[in-house]
Amino acid sequence: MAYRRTDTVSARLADNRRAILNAARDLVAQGGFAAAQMTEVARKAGVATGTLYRYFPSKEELCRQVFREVSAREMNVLAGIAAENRPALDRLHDVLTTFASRAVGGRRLAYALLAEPVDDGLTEERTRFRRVHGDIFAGLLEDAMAEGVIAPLNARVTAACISGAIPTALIGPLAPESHELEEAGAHVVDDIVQFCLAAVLGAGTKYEVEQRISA
Amino acid sequence: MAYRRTDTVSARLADNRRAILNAARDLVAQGGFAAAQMTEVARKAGVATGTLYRYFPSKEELCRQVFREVSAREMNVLAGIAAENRPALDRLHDVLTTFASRAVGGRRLAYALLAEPVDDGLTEERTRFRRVHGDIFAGLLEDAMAEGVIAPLNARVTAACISGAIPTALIGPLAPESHELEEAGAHVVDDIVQFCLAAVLGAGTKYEVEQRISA
DNA sequence: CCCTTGATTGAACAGAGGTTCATGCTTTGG
DNA sequence: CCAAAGCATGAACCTCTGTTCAATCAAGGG
Repeated sequence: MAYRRTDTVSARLADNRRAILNAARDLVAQGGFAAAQMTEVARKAGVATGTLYRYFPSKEELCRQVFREVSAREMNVLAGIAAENRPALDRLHDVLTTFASRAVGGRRLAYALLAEPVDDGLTEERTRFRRVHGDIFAGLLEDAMAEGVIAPLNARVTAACISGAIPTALIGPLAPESHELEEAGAHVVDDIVQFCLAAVLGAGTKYEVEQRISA
Repeated sequence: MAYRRTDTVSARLADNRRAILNAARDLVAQGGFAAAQMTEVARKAGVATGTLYRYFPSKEELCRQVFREVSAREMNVLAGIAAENRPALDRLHDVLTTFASRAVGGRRLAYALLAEPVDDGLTEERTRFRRVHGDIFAGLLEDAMAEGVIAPLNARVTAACISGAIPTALIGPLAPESHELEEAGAHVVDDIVQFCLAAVLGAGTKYEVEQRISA
């Protein structure tokens, strides 16, 4: 035998892997996945482009890994709150507030995770991410119904509405300007959360149209 | 002089232009803007690829034109309802129902207009499109406040929430399966609209958390 | 100190898709 | 029917990025 992977080497390999992932993550946090080009990642990580392929089989896999790491953190935060031992509506309130606040705080990253145009592989990861959100919201709605504090409603549809309302109101063309969020972000977050909670609390009171088309 | 553009020719040119736009539109309606490749558009329109560039300076412009034509129809429908002479909440109800119903009916097209990853030029058009939605919703909310039928609220934020809730609940990973929408689409639409109206009607009643973190 | 094996490098390669342009065909006016 | 100008054609071209790989370097064992 003539070679054995020593701890020194293993450590260096692990370091490289982390350096690559961190470089990619930083680029994504700044300019979205569009900015995470292999050449750039390599440069920022301080390795050659070819080296990237000794750690990840493809750009897609590298990006997926970055997506998973970043999104896992977010999901854990929300799941943690959702699992607390408190009234369902309190947990729902806090989950929504946390979700929205964190999106405001890390707007660029939130954009990358939730809204940026990405290719198929990442779309798949994003689907998982969003489904988890949906599941968390739906679960809390079920809990609230079980507690009898809200009228019966379609938890899945309602959860989807909430999942759409929050990012749309904070990211993208319908969101307030960045500097407005800087100043009054907390207010906006509160408005959005109250919107969602009002919708949930108001369930069961069907609105009926009074006047049909007259003009 | 030796040449003049006759009516016959003008008509043929116009026909070609329409054929190209229609071909592109059909491709988009089927497979989104990703399916609108120049080669495909040309083939479907029955012209050579080079010919496309005699009618449109670039793919981007062609796609923008398609986007404008398709989205204009949608915006006009909603604007028409919003402008009727009826109570604001009735108009809001009908605008939301129409928006959601049309999205369900033309899911693929709605996906292309609202959610599909597209490049910068189209993102710009989409921004316009979504802003119009926001403006319509916000206008109706203002009207409702003026009528005194809803409590004061932030119209822009609320409109953004609505703009996000509806597509998210109907298109994408959190939407019901396509066959479910086929069967129970009207129900889902109704659930979504009631969610939005409940949120609007419930404005002003602030939800307060009872129990802070205890675990 | 040398041989072997693994790791690194970065320039060359490859695929995809939009765009161009030399060529040939049509139409127009005389 | 001919010359001039437009128009259509589609294969070649360009660009942009992800990916590869022959050459080089570093590390381990005897």
